[in-house]
Amino acid sequence: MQRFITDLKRTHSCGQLTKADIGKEVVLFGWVNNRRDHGGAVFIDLRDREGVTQVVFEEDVRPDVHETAEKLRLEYCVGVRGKVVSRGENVNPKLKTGEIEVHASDLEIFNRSEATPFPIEDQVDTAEEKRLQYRFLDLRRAPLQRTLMTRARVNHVTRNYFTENGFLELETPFMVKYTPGGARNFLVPSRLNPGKFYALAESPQLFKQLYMIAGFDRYFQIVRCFRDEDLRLDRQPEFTQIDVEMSFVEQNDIFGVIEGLVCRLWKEVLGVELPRPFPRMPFDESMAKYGNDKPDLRFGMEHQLLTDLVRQHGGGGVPLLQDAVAKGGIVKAMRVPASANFSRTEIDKLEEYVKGMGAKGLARAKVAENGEWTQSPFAKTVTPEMRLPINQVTGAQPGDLILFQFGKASTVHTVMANLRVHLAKRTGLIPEFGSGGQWRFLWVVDPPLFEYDEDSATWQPAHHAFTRPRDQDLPFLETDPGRVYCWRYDLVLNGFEIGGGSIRLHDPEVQARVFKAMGISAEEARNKFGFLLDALRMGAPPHGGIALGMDRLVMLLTGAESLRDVVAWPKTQKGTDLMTGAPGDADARQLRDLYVKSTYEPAK
RNA sequence: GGGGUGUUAGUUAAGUCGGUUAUAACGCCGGCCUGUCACGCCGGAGGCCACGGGUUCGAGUCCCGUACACCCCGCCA
Repeated sequence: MQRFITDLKRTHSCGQLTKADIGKEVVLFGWVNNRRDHGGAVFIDLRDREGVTQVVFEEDVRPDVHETAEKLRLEYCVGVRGKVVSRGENVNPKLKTGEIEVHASDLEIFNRSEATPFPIEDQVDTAEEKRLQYRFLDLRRAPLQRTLMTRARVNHVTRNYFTENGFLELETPFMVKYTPGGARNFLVPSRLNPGKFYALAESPQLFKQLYMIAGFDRYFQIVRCFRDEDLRLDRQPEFTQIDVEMSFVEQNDIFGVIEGLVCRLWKEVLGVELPRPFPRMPFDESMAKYGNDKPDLRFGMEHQLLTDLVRQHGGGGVPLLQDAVAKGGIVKAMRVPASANFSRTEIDKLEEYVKGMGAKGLARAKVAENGEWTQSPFAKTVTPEMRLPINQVTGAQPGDLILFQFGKASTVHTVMANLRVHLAKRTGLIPEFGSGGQWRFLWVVDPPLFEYDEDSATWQPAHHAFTRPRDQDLPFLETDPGRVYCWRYDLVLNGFEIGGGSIRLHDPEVQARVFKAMGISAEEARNKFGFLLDALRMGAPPHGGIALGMDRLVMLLTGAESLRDVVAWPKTQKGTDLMTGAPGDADARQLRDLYVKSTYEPAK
């Protein structure tokens, strides 16, 4: 007797057979996706990663096989041999294989299955907590199978693309020396070096620059990075980056290479031709219009900066605005068209929403037929001289609503940025995944090298110390740091930052000035980055690079709503793995070997 | 660290003003059925209402706390 796997090898996948295969003897392996037992005949939907094929077991043809088939239950893992037969009148148009079925002559149950904790179906509304606990079952579902196959495709295309373009795939260490600043690191105690710790690399940044200095010219890596920061919908503590560095390049060269990759990915994964080049927008413009550096350009609802206008009118009769401007804050407004038709209750809800982000409130004004403001805390006192220009710059028409934020710049920007997206979702301005015109790529360029920290009233580096300032801004490095812009760039898609990079500082002289401006002493610089500073003094080529967030790319390519849906084994918001229980306890012996002592005391 | 939402059979949900034995669908178990594909029909099992306090004659329901999950702010050069 012939046995499955040893003698009977798989001939086809469950998504493969068509009417061209009618008459063939086939062997399929897979899982019981569904069963319909009609007594004399049992119908099974057999599933593997490629699809589903209907298998029929008939009592009067093979009573012994039929008897086994009666025992089949959902998610049993089986092998089937049989003949491909036309379904005749009974075609199932919903199935790729719906024109045929397999009439089984042999069946082996490799493994039975207990009742699964949730159904293995395409559309499942099981709590995510449960899905993550049984992730191996969640991953059996077709949508996640498709997503991970897309992810594999992205890996494959990326490797081909860079290899074809003269890039070398080179590795970098995960266990590195901790350098302060930037993201919080995960620490790994060193058993061989008591009291010392490795850090898990938050990015290969310094090593890829050293590859350039070593003369490797063009580097790429699809690499895991680790950051011990709080999680979000689009942030996991370990994530994958498409990391790139190139020698003898300027910003445009990097953009060309990356646009080439992105276009290839969209073409090969979605069959979409993206227009090139991608548009660019200065950082300052993005902050003014959208309140952040990752604007979603699929809809308008831009912000208007009213700070200067308010200042010109001495507050325009509104003490709150005057006060905000006088204290160095900013004033922003946004028009909500009358068609949004918000009720008083809904606007109150919006106010609660923005208060959750640190806003003091949500000042608003409804524009009347004559341009006057109603339903507004400003209505009584605002001067027409200021009101009219505000109506004009916001484009507010009678019936429209103007929403205001004022005060500390960072809060105003954050609140208005989130409000803009929130309102767009509420009013249906964001197109469904799969409809046309939804790929709005953008390069955000020319950010300042320093950002003003209102709390400490000092200029703080906005980026790492190896970003190259604009040559024409160098004179201001010591005198007016806020005027120094740099060769840094972010690639943005539909409101997500999917990549960021910079042209690096390769000139040791300028490097020294930047360190000084950043308040990093020569000793400190030597301590932290001595090896890189040495390297820069020994014939470092001009170079620059970028890193793309691979998980976010896949998330956007597949229309997934969360990064957790494109990561096979994701962590929860508290950084735990609900399936394995990580992170777990260490026993006393392990800790002693590592010279580590926990000070943690569980709450009573 | 802060704000918000949620937690009821295996799963997804309902549960009114605080009041008798907590419902339904799917799944599961048993039986019947040869053209189903969300198969159908008959029968059955299945509950610490997340956990801990409190209010009350009486709590799934009201209050407080805790845990967990999710969303956001801070954080993420």
